[in-house]
Amino acid sequence: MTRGRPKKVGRPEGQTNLSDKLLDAAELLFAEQGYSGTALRQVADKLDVNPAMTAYYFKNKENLFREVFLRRGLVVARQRLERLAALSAEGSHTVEDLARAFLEPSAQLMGTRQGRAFLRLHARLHMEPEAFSYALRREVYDESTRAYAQAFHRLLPQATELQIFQKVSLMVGAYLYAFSDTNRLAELAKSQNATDDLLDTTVAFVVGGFLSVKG
Amino acid sequence: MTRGRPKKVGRPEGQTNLSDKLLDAAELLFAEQGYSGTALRQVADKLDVNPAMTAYYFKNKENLFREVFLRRGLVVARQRLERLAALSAEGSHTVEDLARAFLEPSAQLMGTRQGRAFLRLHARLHMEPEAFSYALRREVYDESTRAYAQAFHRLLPQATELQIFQKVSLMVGAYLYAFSDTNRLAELAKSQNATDDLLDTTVAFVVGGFLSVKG
DNA sequence: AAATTAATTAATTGCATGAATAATAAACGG
DNA sequence: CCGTTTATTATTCATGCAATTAATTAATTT
Repeated sequence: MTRGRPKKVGRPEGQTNLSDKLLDAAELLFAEQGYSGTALRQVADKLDVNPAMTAYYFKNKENLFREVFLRRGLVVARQRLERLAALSAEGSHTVEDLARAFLEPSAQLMGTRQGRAFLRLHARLHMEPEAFSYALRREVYDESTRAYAQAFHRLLPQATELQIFQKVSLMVGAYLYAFSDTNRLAELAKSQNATDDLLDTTVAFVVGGFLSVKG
Repeated sequence: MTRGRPKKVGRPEGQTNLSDKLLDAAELLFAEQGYSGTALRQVADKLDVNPAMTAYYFKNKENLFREVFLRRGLVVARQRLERLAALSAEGSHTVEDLARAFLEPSAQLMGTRQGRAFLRLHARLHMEPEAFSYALRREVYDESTRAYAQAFHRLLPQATELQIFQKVSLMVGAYLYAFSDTNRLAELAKSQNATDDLLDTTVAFVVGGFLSVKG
């Protein structure tokens, strides 16, 4: 099974960019199998590299996960804040503008294999109350999510703060599940077209959700 | 640490109902730590019982998980189908009726600790593409979810089948995430009041989502 | 070109885990 | 009351895993 010649020991010639490759491999495996379900050995095997390399670049398993998550999570969080700032600068905006600004940075990730892996990873992380994953989510997303909650509340002043938070939760759950949906739809139809379509449907769903009133 | 007298070997006097207790303990641990993150030893330790008891009652880890999931999952699926049948029998119904019929059986689970654990378990399962969890979800929920998709489509004939499936996905993601939300809101406000309130908000959100149109 | 640093493999350590088996004791059936 | 079944603990075993250290070789610095 993929038995290559015995690897030469010592530093190889040229450069390998192994650090990035390890992040990619770990991203795929964590997304598919979860944190506990993934062995560092599997990550190394995927690149036909010695398991000790994970420790060399990332110290330990927890830190590897952390860096995988931060790599894309910080980008999404920053893009969200930038788009919100842009809307605020423009003057007036709608609930749909807000929803789209929040969702598009994530929706873009559906376009690539690694991006889809990150979406699954993120969706999975949201379900894990383990100490460090909690802290990680908060570190990356808390600021931008709070900013959007405030922005939604400004457009919907009749709602209570609790309701706004509930609706933001519903929005997050909806998009995470739909975007990271590994099954059915997304698997066969992962063209850019299908991505756009799902984004549009999700924006429409979320806008309807925010505008609807109870009772 | 909780060091009791050395346990007596052999069958204990009276009956212990250990099988059910193991399901409860496993439900809590699987919900908190996931499948791979939970050791059978932890389950046994929680009841101060020998680890071999898990094998005695449930053969192996996979089967234990399966039985944990089936125990409540089948109840929810059956309740959904019954409520859908009741609506159909009554004659006409609204999108809100459908949403409520779909969501209430799950919302009830928010009222108890074990129920909340199951909701987390379920949310987590939805993210796991591992072979057996896939099959399990399908086995339990496929029939009822398809029935609701058809029912929604009958009320919204202008939508495509793909859009209906996308919206059902969004609904499922939204409620799973919001109901199993271990953080913030739900933790402090888990009174029956808060449960009803979240259910109402969720129904309203979902109704708005289904009725809204793109573009 | 010598010394130092960087990047890799090899080998080992210690611990946790799932599973299996044997031993023991109560309950149950005739 | 005697044999069988049921429910439990004790013990063991092989595996897998994360982490550490030593050895090795290329690259970089001086």
